[in-house]
Amino acid sequence: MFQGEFSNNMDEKGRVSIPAPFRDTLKTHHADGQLFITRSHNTDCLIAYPTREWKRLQAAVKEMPAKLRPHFKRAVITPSQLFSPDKQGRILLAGVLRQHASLSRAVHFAGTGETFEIWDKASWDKQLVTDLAALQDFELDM
Amino acid sequence: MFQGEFSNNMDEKGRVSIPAPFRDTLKTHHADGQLFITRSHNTDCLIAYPTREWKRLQAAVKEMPAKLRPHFKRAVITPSQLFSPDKQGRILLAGVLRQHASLSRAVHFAGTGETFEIWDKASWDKQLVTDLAALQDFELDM
DNA sequence: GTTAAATTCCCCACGATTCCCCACTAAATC
DNA sequence: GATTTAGTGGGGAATCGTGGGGAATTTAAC
Repeated sequence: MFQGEFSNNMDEKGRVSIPAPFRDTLKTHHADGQLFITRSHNTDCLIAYPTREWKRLQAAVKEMPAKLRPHFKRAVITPSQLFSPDKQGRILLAGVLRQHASLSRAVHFAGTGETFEIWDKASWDKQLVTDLAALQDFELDM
Repeated sequence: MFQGEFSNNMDEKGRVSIPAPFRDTLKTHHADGQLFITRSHNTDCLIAYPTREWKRLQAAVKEMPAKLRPHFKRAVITPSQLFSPDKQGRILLAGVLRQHASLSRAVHFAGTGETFEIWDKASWDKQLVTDLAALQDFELDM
C-alpha cells in the first residue's frame, strides 16, 4: 500500500527521490520494481502505477466508452514512461510529464493505495484548500 | 473505549507520548495495537483510529456522496499515517499532520469512544469556549 | 563521418532526520 | 517509605534526502 504524504526536492538535473516508504512497498509487493508514470486525466498531477496496476489500467481502457477511448489513449497512455528508481531511489522526470504537473522544485508525493500521485507542492496545497472547503459542512456518520 | 482528556508535551524531536489509558485500551481491545492517524476533515485536529475503526471509515467513504469522495480521499485518507507506539509509548507525527493541527508543544488528547482526537492545547481551549457559548441557551430534557 | 555539446547514468559523500535503546524524575500505588 | 509506572530527555547508530563529479551515451553541428 502506498500511504502518506511526502515532499522531496527536485535537483538541477531533474532528479527526485521516491519517498523511502514507497520504495519499500514497491520492492516488497512488486517484483520488478518498475513504475509506469503518466499524467492524470483530470487533475494537475502525475500518477505512478506499478506494473500490476498498469495492466489493470490497460484492461480498464478496453472497457471504457468507445467514444472516450481515443482521447484517453492519447492523453494518458501515450505519454506514459517506464521508470526504475536508481541506486539512490531517484527518478529523472523529463519534459512532457514534468510540464503537465508544473513540477519545479518542491515535489509532493501522495499515496492513494495501489498507486501514488506526484504533485507540485504548491498545486497540492492549493488543491487541499479546495478539498477542505468542500468538506466543511459535511458530517460523516459511521 | 477511549475516554477522558490528557495533555502531554511534544519534545524537540517531535515525539509525543500517547496517554497511558489510551495505550491500555489499544492493547487490550485492539489486537494489532496499531493506530491510523489522520486529519479531521472539518476541525483543526487529528483523529486516531484503531485498525477496526479505520476499516469502518473506509467503508463509510464508499457510502458518501460521490462528489465529496475525491476531496475526502485527498484530505483525509491520503495523509493518514500508520503507527505502532514505540517502547516508550510515543509516536512521531509527520510534518503534514503536525501542521494541520498546529501542534507545537502542548498536545491535548481527547477520547471520543472508539477513536480519540489530538489537539493543540491552545486550539482545544479555544474550541471549548465556542462549544459552551453555543450551548448557552440550550435546555436538555431527559 | 567526425567532432562538439548536451544529457543521462552511476558512484561517492555529506548533513539532517529518524529510530532504538537507556536513563532520570515525578507521581502514583502498596 | 519502598516500589512501580508514566512522562520526558538524550546519545548513538542507521537511514534518507541531496549535491556533485565524472564516465558513458545520446543528440546536435559541421
